Amino acid sequence: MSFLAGLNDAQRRAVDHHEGPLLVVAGAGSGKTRALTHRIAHLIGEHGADPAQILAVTFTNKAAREMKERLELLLAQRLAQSQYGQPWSTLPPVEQRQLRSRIYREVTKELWIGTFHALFARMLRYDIDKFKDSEGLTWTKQFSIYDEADAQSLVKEIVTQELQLDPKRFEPKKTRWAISNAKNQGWLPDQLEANAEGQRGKLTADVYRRYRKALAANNALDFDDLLLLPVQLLQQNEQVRSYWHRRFAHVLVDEYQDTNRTQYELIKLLVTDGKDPQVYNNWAGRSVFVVGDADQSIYSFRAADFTILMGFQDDFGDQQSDEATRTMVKLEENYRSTATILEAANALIANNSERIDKVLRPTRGEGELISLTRCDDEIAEAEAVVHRLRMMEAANPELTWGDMACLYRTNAQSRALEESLVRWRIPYVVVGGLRFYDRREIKDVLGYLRLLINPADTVSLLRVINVPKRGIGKTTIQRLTDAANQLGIPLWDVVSDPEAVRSLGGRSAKGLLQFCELINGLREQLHNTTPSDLIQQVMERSGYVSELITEGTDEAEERRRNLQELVNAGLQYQEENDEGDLEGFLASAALASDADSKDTAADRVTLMTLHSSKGLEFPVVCLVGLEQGLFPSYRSLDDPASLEEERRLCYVGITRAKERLFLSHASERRLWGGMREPAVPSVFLSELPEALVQGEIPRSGGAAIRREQRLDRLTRVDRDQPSSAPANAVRRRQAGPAPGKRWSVGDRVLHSSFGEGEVTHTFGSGEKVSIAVKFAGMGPKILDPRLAPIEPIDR
DNA sequence: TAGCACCGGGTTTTT
DNA sequence: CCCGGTGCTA
Repeated sequence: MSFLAGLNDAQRRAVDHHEGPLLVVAGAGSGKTRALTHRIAHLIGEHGADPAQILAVTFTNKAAREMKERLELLLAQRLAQSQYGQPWSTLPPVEQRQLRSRIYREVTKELWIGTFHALFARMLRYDIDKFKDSEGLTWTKQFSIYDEADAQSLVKEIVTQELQLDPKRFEPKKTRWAISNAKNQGWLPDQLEANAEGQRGKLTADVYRRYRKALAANNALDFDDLLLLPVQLLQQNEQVRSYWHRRFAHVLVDEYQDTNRTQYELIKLLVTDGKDPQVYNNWAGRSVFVVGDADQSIYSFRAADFTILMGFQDDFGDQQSDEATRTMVKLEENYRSTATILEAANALIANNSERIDKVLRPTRGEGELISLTRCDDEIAEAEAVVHRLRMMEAANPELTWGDMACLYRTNAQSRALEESLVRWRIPYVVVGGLRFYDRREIKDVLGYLRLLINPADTVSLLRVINVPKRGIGKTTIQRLTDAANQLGIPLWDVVSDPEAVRSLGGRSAKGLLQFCELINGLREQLHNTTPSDLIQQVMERSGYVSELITEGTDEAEERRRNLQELVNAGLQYQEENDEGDLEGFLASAALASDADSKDTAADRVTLMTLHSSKGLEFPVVCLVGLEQGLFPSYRSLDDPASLEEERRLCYVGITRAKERLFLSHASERRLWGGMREPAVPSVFLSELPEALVQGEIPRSGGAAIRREQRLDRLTRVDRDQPSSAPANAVRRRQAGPAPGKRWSVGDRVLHSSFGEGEVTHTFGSGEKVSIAVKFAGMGPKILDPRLAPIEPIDR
């Protein structure tokens, strides 16, 4: 059995690629996950690659888990063939299990598969003590990972306590965001200060400096640090870098369009050992393999930058034309959706100027028309959607609730849908919103665990010191904190000193001593028991569970169930990770998303945001709330670049659907509780070809004109009578430069809506050249010079 | 120190 | 509407 069997040409080229760099441009539903898993199997099975030398980056933990599972099955199937000479499916379950566990021990356990954050958190647990900070800050292997809420409370404390600023004027949330942005650019406080404007910018840099110090004092890292520290470490320490470079001979990155600069730096450092990719040539037994689709880049708010994907050929490529290149493969055949759905998606995305031409070619039949419904308000919309789902479920015996999904722009939109689903007793699951690990009781127990491992973690200490109640109040805590600050030691060192407690604790001394005893007692267990057992012990010995039992309310009961679920999560972690320790469990908890913990196999309708739907597919998809200001979001309406991102998001939503797609919008929407707001239909609706849609497409003036201009770019496929194909379509005006114009970096252009800009990159060659242009006040734009309304400016 | 009542503000999207 | 934060009282 070959891992190349059953693949199309392009997929085979991708999977078979052995050494050197390869960019796989993979449209939605083109089998990229398949290409990735088969490639890993092929590397191990055919090229004899050592599993421990493979690093595979996925976008979610769930994707990582699924990839491991698929890989395990793939390799076990092959082993079945070579060991027993018979197909997998004919083996008795006992032997199937044996083979799988052997594959686990020898292969999947050794692989490093996960998100950037999870993988590099893991790397830091090996090497963080070798990190030399420019400001002398230090961390140890026992570091805590702070989530957004922890990070924000730290910032808030700095703003209000240390700097005594008014949190209304100097919002912690915005400040935290600014710091995160700086980190994602790879900036330290000095660089932020240098780039800052005005008093406010200087102050932000000051908060950033103090925030880093506070993190180090807590021996904690935030999400951004999990990427930034490894970059700095690999840059500064040749030995460490060379170790990881040799270790990971094969690097694979999925969803490459959503990597940011820091992540890109990491990839480069690992792959080329810090050398310039353009001159690096030591590819014997090594490869870098990235997969992505610029049209599905939807995380720029998190500093993702799809020009990185577009620049891959420049950095790593062989500098050949698209036709001749051996460092790029395009997967354009779509195996997921009906031709109708794909055509709609192609038509929509053609309205973006920032892209490189790529078409999804259907392999399936035409399918049903897309349905479009206008409703009075969000309640009527929910009812209409649920009605549709019920009709479909009743009429199609092969269709189950689990085949259906409702996608929306914002989490808040789930409520109306949930109410309707409850009314009709339809099982559903909401993905996103409040994470399991963000629940209060879960964070409390995890707080204990973090404190056990990392005594310097004052944020966690403060979280649990009086939970459940031990009579340790605000004044006591303030006194202890002051003492710790004066001595420059962690709060725990004060709390755990009986002398200090007796002199400072006052009436709380008893509670404090009790608390210390509890923590010290638990800490003794730390190294001779499992994570799940420790969770159980914390729950019981802290009195947390008994307090919940005493409370006796429904809510307390719910919390107790959640805690039981946490024990199960611990058990599951131990099962999946042979040598899994508490540090590893806490890291996985900190980095888990809600989607990771949701069981999608159950027969329930799935409700989630468009962002969470990336990478998934459903036979039936309902896309709701297609209204100006909601989708596209109001923050994108006056910014062309963000509007294009919203359009990509819509493209992602549409391409999730395999068979049927329902679109809806409401003419009125209630914001929160109170007043109704009239709503205008989304511009995206007017960009869909009429012939594909059942129901009236609302046309707004400007958008309709743009659509006319774009129609000639649509590729129509497999349709006998493309009624909307414009025989007399307006040809694009020849505003562009002469077709033969050769662009080079530094050229200046005038764009009809973005104004004047400068060419910063060129991509591709020959006829298929694209350029990146930096316009004032926005990120770089990728333009097709043959199509974009630009003119060269002579200098 | 803890519990309760009241107020005000917030909606993109997430590792 | 729902959360968290604040301030008052026992």
